[in-house]
Amino acid sequence: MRNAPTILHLDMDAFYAQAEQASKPSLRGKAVVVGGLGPRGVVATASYEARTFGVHSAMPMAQARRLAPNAAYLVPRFGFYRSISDQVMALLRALSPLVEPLSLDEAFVDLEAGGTAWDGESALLAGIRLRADIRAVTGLTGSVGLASCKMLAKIASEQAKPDGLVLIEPGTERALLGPMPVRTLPGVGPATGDHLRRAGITTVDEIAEAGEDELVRMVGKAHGHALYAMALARDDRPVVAERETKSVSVEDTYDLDIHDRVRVGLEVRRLADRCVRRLRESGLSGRTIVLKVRRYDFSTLTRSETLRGPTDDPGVVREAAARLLDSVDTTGGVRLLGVGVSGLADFTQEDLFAQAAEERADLSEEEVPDEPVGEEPVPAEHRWRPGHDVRHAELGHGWVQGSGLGRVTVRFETPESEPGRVRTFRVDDPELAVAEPLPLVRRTPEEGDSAAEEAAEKAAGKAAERFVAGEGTPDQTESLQRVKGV
DNA sequence: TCTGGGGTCCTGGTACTA
DNA sequence: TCTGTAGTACCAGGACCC
Repeated sequence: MRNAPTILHLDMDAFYAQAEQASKPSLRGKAVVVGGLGPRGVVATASYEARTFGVHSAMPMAQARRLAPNAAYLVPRFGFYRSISDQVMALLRALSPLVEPLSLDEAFVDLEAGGTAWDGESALLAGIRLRADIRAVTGLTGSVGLASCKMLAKIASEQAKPDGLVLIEPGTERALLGPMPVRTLPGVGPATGDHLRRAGITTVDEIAEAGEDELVRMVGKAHGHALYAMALARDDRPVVAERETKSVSVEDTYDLDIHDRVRVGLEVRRLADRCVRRLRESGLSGRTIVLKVRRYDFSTLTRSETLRGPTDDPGVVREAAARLLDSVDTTGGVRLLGVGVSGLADFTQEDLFAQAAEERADLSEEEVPDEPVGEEPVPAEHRWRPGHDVRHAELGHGWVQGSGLGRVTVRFETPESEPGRVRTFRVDDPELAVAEPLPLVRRTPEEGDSAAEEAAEKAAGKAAERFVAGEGTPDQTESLQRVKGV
């Protein structure tokens, strides 16, 4: 906790949906829902237009379709989002070496550690400039929160959404936080929220009034102490740039419950291989193997086994997962299976030499193909996933609007074009090929980064004027400073 | 109306060990 | 050698986050 609002929290607005709208002109201003499109999919992100119909993250896709039947439904393109995220994170790292990414679209930055800001005014200017830079480089909007600690910076960016900036003046934190609902505090989810509500506690002020001992009694030691501190606006957690991975896991939810025990065994084996592949890509090994099973009735159980030493041997992980599966009753069917490894260790050189030979043998001879067990290879129409980019030999760049019955419908447009025309082809049309996404903001080599810099200069200048002129001047009675649409 | 995927952290029970 | 105890490791589940 410091006495200047120099912790910055950035949150990109409806990130996946916004990225899709930027890349597809015909979707701008329209309801867009990104998520799993299978019968058991859920919404990952809904555009603000879709939210007006009541669609939100984590909602079952079937429910979203009922609420917004005319929205565009797309599968996520994580590679595309990651490339945009890399650009945004690079802008943050230019502000400070202390950047803590929370996900592809969110991060904390310690501006003071980077020498970028030391008081409210410099922090505000850094935030305004950052938002302009993000817009110039990626074409997308993000919301910024500035405060004296991480918790409040995050609450501020939430208040700033969409496309805004909020600074919480030091000294005003408790007055601001007090009337807010308990769910505002990070770590208070549905269960804790209910628990507190049953005790008559609905606001942050009431948490503080309840007292630390009472909270510890209600929600446990660690959570109770943390909750009390947050209610008093106390948060000393530093911004941590490097966080080491604690576990690696993969899981699959099946469109239909699996009843066949042999099939369950084969799926577990396949997941074990996938998990080991991920583990190796990260240069890690682990000691504890975890099997996760979600049954037909949604009851979820985990079984784990700790080995004598860390491994990244597919055979060892497969066998451990199979042993764990033996202890689980799957009659009635399973809807989800998962395999994970925790208790991670970095590889030592000796391990690599010792294990190299047998691992090669393991993977080449035994690996289970990464295709659904007992099914044919992916049919042609499954290549055309809704929202993914394609290229037609004659008509150029476009994206898949939908496919089925041996046909694929493509809209031909690019991030910089007008909304494009729609054409339908046979799924095996030789003129049509899967393509890489185009950059959202195209810059000529001569322009370099100067366009971004220029835009940022302009925006920062404009905001500084406002700030000095009084529109955004800090007011001791006003705890929030709001700068929208800069 | 039926609930993804990838994580982190905490808690309480039990088993092991010094 | 036996017993009680305290600390630690392991296991399973739950809550939460994006």
